[in-house]
Amino acid sequence: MAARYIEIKNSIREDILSHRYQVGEKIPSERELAAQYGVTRVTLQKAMNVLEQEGLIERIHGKGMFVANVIEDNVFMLNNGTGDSILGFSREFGQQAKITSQLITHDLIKAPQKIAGQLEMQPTHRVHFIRRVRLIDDIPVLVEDSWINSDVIANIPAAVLEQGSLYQYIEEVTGKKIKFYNSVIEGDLFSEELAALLSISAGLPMLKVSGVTKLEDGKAFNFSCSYNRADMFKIKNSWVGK
Amino acid sequence: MAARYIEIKNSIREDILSHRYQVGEKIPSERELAAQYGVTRVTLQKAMNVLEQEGLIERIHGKGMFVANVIEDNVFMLNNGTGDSILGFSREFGQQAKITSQLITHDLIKAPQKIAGQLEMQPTHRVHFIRRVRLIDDIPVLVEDSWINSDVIANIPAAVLEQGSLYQYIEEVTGKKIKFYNSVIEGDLFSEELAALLSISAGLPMLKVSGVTKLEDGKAFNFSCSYNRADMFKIKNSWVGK
DNA sequence: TAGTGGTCTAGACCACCTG
DNA sequence: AGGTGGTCTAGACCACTAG
Repeated sequence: MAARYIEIKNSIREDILSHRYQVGEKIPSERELAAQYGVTRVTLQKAMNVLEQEGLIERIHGKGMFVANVIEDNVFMLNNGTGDSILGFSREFGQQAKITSQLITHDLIKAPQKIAGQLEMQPTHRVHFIRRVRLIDDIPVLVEDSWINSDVIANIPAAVLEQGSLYQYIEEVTGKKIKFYNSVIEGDLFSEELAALLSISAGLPMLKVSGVTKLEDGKAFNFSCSYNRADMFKIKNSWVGK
Repeated sequence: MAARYIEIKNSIREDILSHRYQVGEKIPSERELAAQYGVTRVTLQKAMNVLEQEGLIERIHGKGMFVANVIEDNVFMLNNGTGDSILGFSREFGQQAKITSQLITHDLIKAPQKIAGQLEMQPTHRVHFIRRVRLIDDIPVLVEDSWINSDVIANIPAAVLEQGSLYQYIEEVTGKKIKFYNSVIEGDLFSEELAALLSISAGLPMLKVSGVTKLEDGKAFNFSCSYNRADMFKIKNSWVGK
């Protein structure tokens, strides 16, 4: 049972995405919506805070709340900012396109120094090292390397890595939601090695996204680094001043 | 007079940045801090929500709140996520390095179709087109193009573009804070033209950040696009599942 | 002046974690 | 059992915008 304010947020979100409210249109006031949903203003405001952070609405003091210009484009947006938990690649794009994976590498290795630090574990412990090529509608678009603490997940079936969602599998096995994702975005050029995996030329631009993923109990279980074709991906950001 | 929860957020923020709390250390509970600051838990929680979004703390249900691993590095982080309003380049980095600008172009032009759409204005209206090279400690690190609605700011002194902070100037002239910044991050290669402005080679990787800036009354006044040397900048992101 | 979002109080109950 | 964060209520006052 999700929190009431999340339910309300998703309900209004649907109203916006289905164009029940038009872009730029004023949506009902906090007091009206609170009455409609049978909650207090504070609860409704929590819903609207999230919606604002997701970039779907703008709130203007004294005027009201308005449907924001949602950026639409012919490239994919990494982390639409949406969703109630971190989704991962498969679940994020699975709705809008056919997602597949090629498993390139899957080894149990001793954690490299840097990875052990990120995962807050002893370097003597073992981690899964996984390299996958991800395809959208059969076009290879990115290479993703993952290092996963084997204490959290002892075994990862190949089927999950090739067809399923790794994050979904981890949520199922651990019974915990994935909560934190601190990431860093960098620009770089594709090396020969990575370019070959994507059947493109070396020297083309990439967006590199790396970061640690944690469970809701704070346990860091995954460090991942993805190398994305810059001509296929953008990243959206929505900053709101306080 | 800033809101109480912003004051509290900044106070705790200082405690963390000055290492009064160590990384990974548990900070006092919500109830304790609320008592300390003489506010209710709801107010304190608003402060902590912002701090969490800024990536400075992690909150774990049933356990407590902990100082997060703050990424430190030898490159600059675009939008530290911090600050109570959108700062812009000068005010963001002015503290840690010597920031200067070279003014390349400043023209009053008819708004191009695409810009007019972004700024929600008629294409017949005029905009300032400004191209600047930004330098950190005398090293040119990015090119920034700005299109600014001349209805909002009729005149922009050259001194502001060459030495001052454009955003600060706009806040002073309009008497309004800058509130929204919806941006899109892309990867690309430097063209000959842009590379020449930075005295680097064409074909090197860049991080391109573009977006619309708005005043607190919702007025879109600026569309900007910056071309950042990928070897000098990273972008930090902190996503928290709901 | 009336309506709007923004902030804040003083409680309450729940879900989660640890000993 | 006791402490923690997460949610929610039913009010209140303020600051801003508009006609």
